[in-house]
Amino acid sequence: MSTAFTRRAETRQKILAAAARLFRAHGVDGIGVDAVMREAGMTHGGFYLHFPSKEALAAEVSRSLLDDAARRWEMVATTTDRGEALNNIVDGYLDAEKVASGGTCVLTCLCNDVARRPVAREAVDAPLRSMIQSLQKCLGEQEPKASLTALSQLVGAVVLARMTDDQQLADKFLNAAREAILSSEAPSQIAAGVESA
Amino acid sequence: MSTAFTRRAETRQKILAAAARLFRAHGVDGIGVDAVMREAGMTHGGFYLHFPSKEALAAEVSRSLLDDAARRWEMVATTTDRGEALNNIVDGYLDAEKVASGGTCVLTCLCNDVARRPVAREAVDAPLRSMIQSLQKCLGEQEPKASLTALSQLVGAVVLARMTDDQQLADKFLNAAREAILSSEAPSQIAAGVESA
DNA sequence: TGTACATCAGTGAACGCGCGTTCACTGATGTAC
DNA sequence: TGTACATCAGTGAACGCGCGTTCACTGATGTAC
Repeated sequence: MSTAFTRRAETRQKILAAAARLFRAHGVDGIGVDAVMREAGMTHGGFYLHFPSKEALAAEVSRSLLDDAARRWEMVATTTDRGEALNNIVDGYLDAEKVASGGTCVLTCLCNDVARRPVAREAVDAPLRSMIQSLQKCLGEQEPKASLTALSQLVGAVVLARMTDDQQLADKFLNAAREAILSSEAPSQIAAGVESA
Repeated sequence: MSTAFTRRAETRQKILAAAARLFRAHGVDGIGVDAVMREAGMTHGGFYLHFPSKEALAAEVSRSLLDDAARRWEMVATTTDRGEALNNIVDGYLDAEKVASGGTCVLTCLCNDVARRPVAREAVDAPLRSMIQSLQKCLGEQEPKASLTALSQLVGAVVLARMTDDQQLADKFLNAAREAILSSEAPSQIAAGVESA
């Protein structure tokens, strides 16, 4: 049974989930409050009981989606061994099916919406930093910038794969990024080997 | 003096330029046809003399902006020597001021708008392929996927730099990408050296 | 060169529609006695 | 346990406004004679 409090919280979650689905597919400006509420199974009037404005919803959706990703990465990075963790994260990110269905990371499918909204940018800051840290953990002893280039590589490949009409080219972006990141430890080891030789 | 034909064409260009400015800053769905026409110095009614719909305008803006970039890259790649050309392209793409002012590449500042619009995706196809080819030319003898990872690195770094509130972190994304791409020939040469040793 | 007419780029009012937000109300749930 | 009242999540009509698109019109430019 639901107390009033949990029922209210559950509704909020339903709105967040509905907005996440629709915003990701159509962009924040491509979807109205009434469409979000209909998707959540309610009428639009009740929206303002849960969020002060549509902008606030956009920020909350961004934060909440990226928080989920950050938590997953952190879990993976701390529980499995390094190489396997990196594999898991990279394969999860560059999943061709996810790209085709539009269910990609906030950093790729809402990046413009977030970049243009100061409130959303701020909301996304903490999980973004957490993701960088988790990546760095998986990459091991490399310089701190290794996580930044790896994340750029992931984001760029998905963004480009989403933009191209050609399924083969899209796959090439994803595969190339995958190999580049997963082999990124190898060159540095070779270089170290050369140095120590 | 302008003949009727060139005046018409000039107006079309003015509309395209105005739309480019506003779409890049606010997204296609964040700007109306009347705002575009006002920015171009006209009233909104005349818009349909030049474009059949707002969607067509969005596609044309995407194509035209990316065509400009593609032409610049091709020129650079064919006129200057390899290393310098790569430097030029990478520095131009990762310009921190451009990122701060919002005047970045279509692939980063309109990526979601393009990805969601089949017509715009198609319009962007040719210049995108041209850019990949120019990049590959600059990268020299490396495997064909080198241009794909380099482009992903460029796009991802700018997308992430635009999304973060922290100017320092933004710069780190840009600098890390710059170093990663510009040093990308070195490791392969080292590897080749190791192999032949 | 001058006049009469045709062309057509651009104007601005109007169309139906959906937006974000507000608010008086409903009705189900929770609380007091 | 039963009744009376308070709370509050959700409803749906309404607000002013801006959207994308259409169209009758204006007036400047181009053409014919």
